[in-house]
Amino acid sequence: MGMDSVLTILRQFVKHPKASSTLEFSIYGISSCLIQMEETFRSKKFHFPGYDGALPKAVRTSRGQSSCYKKSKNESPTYLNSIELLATVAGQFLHDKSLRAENVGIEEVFTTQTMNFNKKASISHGSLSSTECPFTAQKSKYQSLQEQKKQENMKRKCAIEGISCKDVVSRNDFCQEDSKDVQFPVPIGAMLTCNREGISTDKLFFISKEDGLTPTPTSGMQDPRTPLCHNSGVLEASNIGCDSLKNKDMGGCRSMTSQDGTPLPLNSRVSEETLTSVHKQPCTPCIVKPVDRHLELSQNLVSLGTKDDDDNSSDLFFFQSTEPPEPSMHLIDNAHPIQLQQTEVYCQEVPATETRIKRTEVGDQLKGKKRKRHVDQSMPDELQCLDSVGKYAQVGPAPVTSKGLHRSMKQKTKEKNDNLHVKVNITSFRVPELSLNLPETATVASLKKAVMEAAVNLLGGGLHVCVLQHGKRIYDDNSTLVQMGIAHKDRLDSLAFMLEPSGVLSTNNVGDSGFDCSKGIEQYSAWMESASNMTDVDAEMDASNNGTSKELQIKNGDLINNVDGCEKLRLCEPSEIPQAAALIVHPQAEHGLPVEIVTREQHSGSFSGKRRTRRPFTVLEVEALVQAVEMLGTGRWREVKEQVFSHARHRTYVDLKDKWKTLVHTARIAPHQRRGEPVPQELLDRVLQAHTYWMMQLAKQQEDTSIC
DNA sequence: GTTAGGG
DNA sequence: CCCTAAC
Repeated sequence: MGMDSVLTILRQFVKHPKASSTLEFSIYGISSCLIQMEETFRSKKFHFPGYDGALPKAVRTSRGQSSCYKKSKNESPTYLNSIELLATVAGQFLHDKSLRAENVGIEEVFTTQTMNFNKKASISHGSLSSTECPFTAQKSKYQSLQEQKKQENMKRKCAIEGISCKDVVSRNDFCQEDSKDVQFPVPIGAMLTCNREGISTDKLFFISKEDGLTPTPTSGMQDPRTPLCHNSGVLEASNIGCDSLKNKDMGGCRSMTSQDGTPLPLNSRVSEETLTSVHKQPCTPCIVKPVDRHLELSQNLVSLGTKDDDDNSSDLFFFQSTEPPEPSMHLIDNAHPIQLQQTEVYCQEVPATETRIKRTEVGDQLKGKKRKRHVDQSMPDELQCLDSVGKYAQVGPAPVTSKGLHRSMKQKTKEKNDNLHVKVNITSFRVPELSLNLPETATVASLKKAVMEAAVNLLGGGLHVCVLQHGKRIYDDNSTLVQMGIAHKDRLDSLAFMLEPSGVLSTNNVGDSGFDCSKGIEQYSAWMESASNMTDVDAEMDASNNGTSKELQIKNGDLINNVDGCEKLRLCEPSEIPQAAALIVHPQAEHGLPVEIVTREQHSGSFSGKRRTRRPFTVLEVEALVQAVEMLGTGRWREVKEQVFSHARHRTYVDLKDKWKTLVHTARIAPHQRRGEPVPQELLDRVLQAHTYWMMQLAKQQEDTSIC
């Protein structure tokens, strides 16, 4: 029985004191903590059943290039990475669709079918094609007969960040069947409404930018925030065009713009008579700063951070992105296929409650897209940010480096042959939730022992192995790797395995239909939070060691950081399923250490005066920044930081200011001169628009000052 | 502590 | 991203 084999192996792995890998625990004792047990599990002697001595070779491109993690010098390359062995196990399960692998191989190789891949659609410049509309990838499931029910589920899930979301409009309301005009994958706005008494977070809107992509038609300079929606303490969603929304109790929520279309001052008070109803004219997600001065703008925007346990009031409600950029998700529609090699595969989008296979084309190259030079920055687009904080569970031989995009024909030929096999390396896994009770006088050794025992107990309870693609569970065990689009090594970066205790699986399926309106927030929040957590690790470890905490709780909250996996994985959150626990592999840590360790080193490094690790802004972050600046203007970086990036502690307001500077520069130069992660032209247009606007405002202000 | 700007 | 001047 394959599962038994896995269990046996995992138990041995955990029990074995010198397994050469990392068993990582996220400990949220005071808030979060991490125990790294690498040394405990290091050994040459460790063997899995069936291990023949072969070692899956780590990918060069990711080795030793992470500036965050330095491999231990005394770590012999001959050491067996037991996690890779685990990869073998998991791989075997993959190979056996019914999870009935009889044997456990050390280097599982999958024989696949044709391994040609098409060029991946690019989000480089210009308007994104409809193929990249993330909505199209999921809209069908919202067209099901259960849509209403899903909507209800969705609404219930909208208790985000302390928001009581009674009224939610799915993004799919804006994603019509023929919504090929939808161009931009991100610009969904979540609007928080407030009543005149103050903030009233009883409505959460998802605003389509379907029409708002094109620059707002304007003659002359226009307020980038146009149409601004002002009302007394009312946050407004404009550009709705959705009956379901309009039918909702707007609670005094109106879409507003000045009647003559002129920009409205940020805090101008507009009488209701001047307000128009919800309109459909192209506009950016309209967020209104409440006139009530007690209402901070932070209450208007969707927070990009996760609510702190001890702080649930400072989040800025900002646009709501449906998902982190996920190129492959945008490839459902092959209206404009860009093909290098014509091969169609099936890419399964895994909806919450149904299994559908959509025909799509995937590829391994990005048009006009240069990968970053550094490996630690060359993660797949959709995973980059998350990965940077080690929150993604990824499996894959290597991130694509610049080499990967400029392969010679020889290399390509070679890779064609290599593509016959799918190598899965799992280099680390996590025990997300464990609870430990320790006396204050407990030693570190006893702590280790306790953690070990807890882990053993966890593993002893039985495990499920689930395969995640882009963070979504793959339910169809009968799909082939080729069909899933995960056979190619360049696609494996979206693949992840999660080992979870028995019982979780069924729980995960509960009430999980429909679009989770909180998903985007949670995703982004989680990843922001995860980034933030890194700065807490040491302090919390210290706190626990100082005896100030008697209880350490190892949570599995990190699971929600999986891309698109929130719908599923968030259900594993301890608060909801306290008994749930899961092991999740994040083999991106090919160096053998979890990325969290990276953050610790980075953390300490930041205090040693070393240069911080470069952490490129993701498109989602850029969009957040752009929208924040649109609303707040330039020169208010502290506010931007506090309100939008409050939980992204690695983003200082100086960083935000610098990023804006570079964005403006980027927007001004020719596309071919731009480097790094391509920023959608739509965003760059908004950057220039906002920049110009606020510069004019500044000039006006100075002019007025000089006159006076 | 923030902001702006050069590097 | 870093550094620093200016506020």
